[in-house]
Amino acid sequence: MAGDTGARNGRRRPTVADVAREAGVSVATAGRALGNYGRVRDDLRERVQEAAARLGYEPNVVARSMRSGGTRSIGFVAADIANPYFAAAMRGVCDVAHEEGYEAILFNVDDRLDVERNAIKVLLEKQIDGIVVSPISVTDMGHLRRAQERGVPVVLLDRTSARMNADSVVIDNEAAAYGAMAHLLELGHRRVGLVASVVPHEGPELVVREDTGRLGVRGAVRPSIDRIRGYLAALDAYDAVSARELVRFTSLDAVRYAEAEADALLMLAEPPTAVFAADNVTTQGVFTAARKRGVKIPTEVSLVGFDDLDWTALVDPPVTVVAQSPMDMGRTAAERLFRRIRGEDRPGARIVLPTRLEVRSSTAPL
Amino acid sequence: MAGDTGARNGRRRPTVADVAREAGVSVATAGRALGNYGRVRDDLRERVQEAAARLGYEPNVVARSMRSGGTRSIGFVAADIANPYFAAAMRGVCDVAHEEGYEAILFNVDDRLDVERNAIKVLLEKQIDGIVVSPISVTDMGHLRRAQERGVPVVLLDRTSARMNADSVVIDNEAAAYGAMAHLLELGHRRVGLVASVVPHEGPELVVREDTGRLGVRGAVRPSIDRIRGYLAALDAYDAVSARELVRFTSLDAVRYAEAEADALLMLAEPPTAVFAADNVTTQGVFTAARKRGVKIPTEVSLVGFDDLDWTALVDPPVTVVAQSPMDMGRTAAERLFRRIRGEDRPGARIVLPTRLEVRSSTAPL
DNA sequence: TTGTAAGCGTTATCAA
DNA sequence: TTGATAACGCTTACAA
Repeated sequence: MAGDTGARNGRRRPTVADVAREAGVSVATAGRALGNYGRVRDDLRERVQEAAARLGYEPNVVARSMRSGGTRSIGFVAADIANPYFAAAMRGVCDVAHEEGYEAILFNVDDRLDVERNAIKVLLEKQIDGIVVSPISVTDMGHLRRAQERGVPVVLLDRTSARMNADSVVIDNEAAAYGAMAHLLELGHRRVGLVASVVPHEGPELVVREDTGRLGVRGAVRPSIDRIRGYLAALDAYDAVSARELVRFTSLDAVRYAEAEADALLMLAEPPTAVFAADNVTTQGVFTAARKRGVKIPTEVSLVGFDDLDWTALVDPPVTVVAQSPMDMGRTAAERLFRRIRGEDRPGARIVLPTRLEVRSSTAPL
Repeated sequence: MAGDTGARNGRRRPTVADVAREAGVSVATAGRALGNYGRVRDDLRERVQEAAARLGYEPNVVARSMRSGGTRSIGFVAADIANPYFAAAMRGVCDVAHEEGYEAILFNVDDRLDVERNAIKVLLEKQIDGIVVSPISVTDMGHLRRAQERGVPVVLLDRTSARMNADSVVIDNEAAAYGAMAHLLELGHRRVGLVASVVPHEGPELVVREDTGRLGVRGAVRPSIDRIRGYLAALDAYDAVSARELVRFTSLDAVRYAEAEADALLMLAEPPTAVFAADNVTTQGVFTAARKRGVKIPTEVSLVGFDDLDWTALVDPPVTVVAQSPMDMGRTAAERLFRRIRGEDRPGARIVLPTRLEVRSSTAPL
């Protein structure tokens, strides 16, 4: 004998018609009184509301959506919400959505483009009112453009794309990386390694510039690539060593790959005196590799990481990092989205949020 | 001159009727062919599908939901998804939902009961098919029971309540705490402090048991209270010091409160030789307080924390912790939910997932 | 201001 | 197997 754990049971939910009958008015009047539209005489409104309370009426939002076209919900699509960056961004998006009386529907796409395409398709079918997405690809965005064409606004988080006329909320990745590098270079380092996570396809392409013999980078406008660009630009500006062996790529999803790359970097015949880790995964990888190898930070190698996660301040030594605020980015993206939902129609803007170099003890003069 | 950034535009989306006309069949047939229900002759089915493709038809899920009553989406309600525990749980819930062809709608309730009530109300209005919730209160659950009465299954995450006939997915908090304490007590510690986060209302009540003079605890069945219970039970079993001054409460939302309590504990005239931090926030608080005060771990004080977050293995010394798997808990909760959604009707069960004591270097013999 | 009736796009019923 | 038609619960012309 099971109790009521939620299996559908008989009692039909009261509808506007039921309330109307109970209050002795027409459905139209009841509807107006309950939905706060049109004009209703005060005493009738009250009678309707009492009847509704008595019956335990609750509006059926689905039916309402069918008429109005809107669902008062937005989608949030990201690589992995268990990642602290996206978790914080999601928090920002949710907060704004709730302030606006909207809900957020969540999609995890695990860096897989086909999953992202499907997520967008499902969101469109669900008649969502707008989408905040941190797209995997910045070149293959047909699915996102289709959403716009259907009248569903899209805001990009942490990525910009020239191929889409949409708002995007980003940080200045190149400048942030340049700033981190400048800090190391000012301290006298001239042999600085880089560890960066890249996605399998659209990975960056390191090139040697013929005229100078120095490194350059080619690739889509993605955070990681812009950070590499900042790294190389700083190297050039300070006339530091620009060598292929000092640049290491890994993938975002596993710290242990990052650790392996970091290890290889630290074990070089002529190892770097400082390392810039271009994201939170590689930061953890470099830190761990150094510890395991007994390479002392900052005496033997200086480290600048990316993202001000809790642990970076807790470890010994506390890590110097480039700090950004994913929660603010999420908030801002959602705010932009709601402007569009309200009908604002102007060219997509690129909104750049500030970063801050949090100097701690993992960096020291050479 | 703005491009198409998502402002609603004219083109009406094709409906089943449009497809039917294009294919030269009735709406009923077109509906059957598109929705995969009823029987349709193969050639007609094909003709309909071609017509649909030609027109770019996509089903209107809202209309479908209105008829069927289901929305193929579930709600996830938690205190704070930016918290790594809930972020991981949410990931588990989302994964299962997507495997089932469902979506997850997210609610942050920030430890506020009124916000939680509203979240449930909104989810019900949205005609959600089920809810996974980590409820703030385990006594005031009328809103959750109402959801069940409406036929919407509810699964509790990380909390159990005797007042509700619902599945719940938890760990054995008392046993986990007891295990952590046993580890310390086996090492010879007899003066062990406790720092635990509690919610303002429904806070635990420490009581002195008249007959033995030792401490007891009264309060709802919540993780924190069960962990306190485990702490006290271990103290009794090993005949260790049971003193009011060694037990510290703080609130979950800020590490700095936890740090202050930990600091007070460490600065006692007769300080504890070991501390058990009953959750991830207090673990961070105790660790930081010890560092700031220059109290050496584990030589001057041993520490066992709760939750195996990344940083606990990264710091020096790595922290011994009780590890649980919030992602598995989220998965399990969602799996249970879908059983209910599919109509399974049996008494609510309490599913207990395992924990593991991860012994690292923050604990040493007295 | 109120009521009647016609949708919204889908699925279910019933006859053919 | 197919087609006409009636729901689902709400909003909104239009008429009273």
